[in-house]
Amino acid sequence: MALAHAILAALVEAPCSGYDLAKRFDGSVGFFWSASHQQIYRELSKLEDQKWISSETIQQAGRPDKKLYSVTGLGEQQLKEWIAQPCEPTPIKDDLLVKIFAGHVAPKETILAELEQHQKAHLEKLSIYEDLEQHYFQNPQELPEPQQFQYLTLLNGITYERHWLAWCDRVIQSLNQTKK
Amino acid sequence: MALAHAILAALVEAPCSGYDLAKRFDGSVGFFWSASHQQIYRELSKLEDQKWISSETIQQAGRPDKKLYSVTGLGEQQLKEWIAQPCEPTPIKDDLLVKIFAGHVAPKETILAELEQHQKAHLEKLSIYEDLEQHYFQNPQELPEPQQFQYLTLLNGITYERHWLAWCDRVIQSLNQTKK
DNA sequence: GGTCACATGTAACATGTTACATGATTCG
DNA sequence: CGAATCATGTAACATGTTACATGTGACC
Repeated sequence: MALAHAILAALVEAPCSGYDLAKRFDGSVGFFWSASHQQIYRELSKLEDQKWISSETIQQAGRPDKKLYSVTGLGEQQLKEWIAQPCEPTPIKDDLLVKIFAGHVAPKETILAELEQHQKAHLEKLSIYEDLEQHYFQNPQELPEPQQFQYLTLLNGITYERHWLAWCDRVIQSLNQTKK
Repeated sequence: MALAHAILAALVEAPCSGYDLAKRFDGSVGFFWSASHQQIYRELSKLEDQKWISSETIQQAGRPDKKLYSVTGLGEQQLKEWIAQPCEPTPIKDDLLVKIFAGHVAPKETILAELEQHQKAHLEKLSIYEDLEQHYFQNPQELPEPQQFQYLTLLNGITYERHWLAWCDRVIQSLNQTKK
């Protein structure tokens, strides 16, 4: 049920269309969830059937119509109840770690190349996150409450990327040592 | 396909039964993957059909028979090829972060209680990981290669848990400030 | 004339979760 | 005598991925 609630959380912050949601899940909402547009459209239909969200068709000049979705009273109630229910930390599932675990069956160069790719990707994410921090969250304590909460999820993204970067460094170092 | 490869990685390290695999996925293999016993049995059948693994039925005194699975030559080949294919960093999907993002719709006490629960859970994991490090990886450089790679996944687990702990601390602090 | 951004969808398949089902032995 | 551990499975359902499908307007 968590995709449903992630969508509710995004729509409570700002009503938007399925297309926009997909972009947000690929951007700032991506700090805590990811989903493809197909998943999003399917879930939006279901949520509308259940009356957790409602839509309004907006006509646009020179562009296809879009459905603007917003959370209903019932939907917000459901979100509140879901938040109050305890949940477990998300279990880890990570391809790169599987590769490292079985690292001895593959050539060292392959592993190193993959690690460097990941390091690069994490570095890029980190710099995007740090830019966001600079631009929008200079004085987080003075922002309205919803933004303060958003900032906390951004902070998680930042320390998450730093954790990966430090680990990649460490592994690359370790592999280069044993190679000699 | 990654569940298949996570199973191969575990079986290459040590052949075992489905039941044992389920326990390992809940323990040390859990540094990088998690799966329920139902998923594991289903995947094992498929892998055996494809001849990536083979099984041998072991009779035991006073206990049900068990099937001991090991990776075939073909299976190891497939694992190698999969490792060589580049992959993307795993996208984040985390219930707790959804809750924080939408934190303003719920009472602060609810959020705080949840954060403290998660902090506790992460602390427990961390201490298990640190114990493992103490017991098995005192001198990682002197261990055989496969164990050195395992140690690197354990290190990831350790920094991952520390990242979460630090973040929980930070969020709790922040919430307590605004409450006053 | 081709590609990109906008905008929404269907269908098939792979993966993951929850509940149900069985049956022996060991420990308290 | 009840619960836990050992051991393997089926079925139904929820979630996520990949491929396919459609159509306009803007930009180069």
